[in-house]
Amino acid sequence: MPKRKKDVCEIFCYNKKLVDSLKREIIGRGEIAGLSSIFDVLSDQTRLKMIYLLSKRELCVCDLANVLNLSISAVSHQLRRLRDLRLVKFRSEGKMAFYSLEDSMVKDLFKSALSYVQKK
Amino acid sequence: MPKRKKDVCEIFCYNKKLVDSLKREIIGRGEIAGLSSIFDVLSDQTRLKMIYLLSKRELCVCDLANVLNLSISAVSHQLRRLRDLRLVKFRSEGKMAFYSLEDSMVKDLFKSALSYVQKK
DNA sequence: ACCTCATTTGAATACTTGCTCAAATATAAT
DNA sequence: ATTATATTTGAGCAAGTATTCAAATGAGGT
Repeated sequence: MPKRKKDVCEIFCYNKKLVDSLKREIIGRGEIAGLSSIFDVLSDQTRLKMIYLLSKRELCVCDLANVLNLSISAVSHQLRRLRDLRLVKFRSEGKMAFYSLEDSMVKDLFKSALSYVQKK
Repeated sequence: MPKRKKDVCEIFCYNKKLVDSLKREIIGRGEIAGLSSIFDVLSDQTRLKMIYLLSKRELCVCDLANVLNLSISAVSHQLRRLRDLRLVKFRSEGKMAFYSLEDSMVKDLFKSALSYVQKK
């Protein structure tokens, strides 16, 4: 709970009716948490690159690490985050694990954001 | 620069040809930085709420703070981040500053992500 | 059984970030 | 000018996070 003392303008700009109705509206939007977690997982360059690569072809952990110039461990940690959000799936073949995108929706999000960035 | 010693599987899973071509491909994608910064700014619940609210109506800093139950200062700091990425614009009227969305593309991104979240 | 190798996992560290507090601007009213 | 108010800004703190290191797991090969 943040405390606001005289930090708040209670007389002039505080539009109580509007503020109250907006408060109710915002509280109703439980999706905000879901939204932020999906954007959050996409906010890291390493994970973005992984998603980009995996959207094209299946790759093993080691090759991913080599392409990204990261340690195997770092890649594995990030893959776990992507797995937790069901963005990637994997199949194991012998000792190795091959990862690929779980579904194409992330790819679409990636694409719309890309066109947004390119227009700027 | 990360150092990889024997962490790397150089004999079996390292597919040099593929890795090299993917490396070139990834380096070519300078957009990754832009993508991550747009996703990053959207990865915070406070900023998401602000964007949602501002996409509907123009609001002053103080009312935003009241709706979000945050200090004026916190809101102002976040607004600056949104301004830096040109996601919001503002006009000042007297002592007050009224903010609104700069363009609708973010709104679209917001919407596609929302439908993604809701499908899960 | 043993050894090797690909991957995973937990702990520790260094870096990032959202908020608060205090001070600074800016604009309007007296 | 002085005062009051709406917003901005910079510094500092606390919480979160990406990476590394070391150890654990798991699956084959000998």
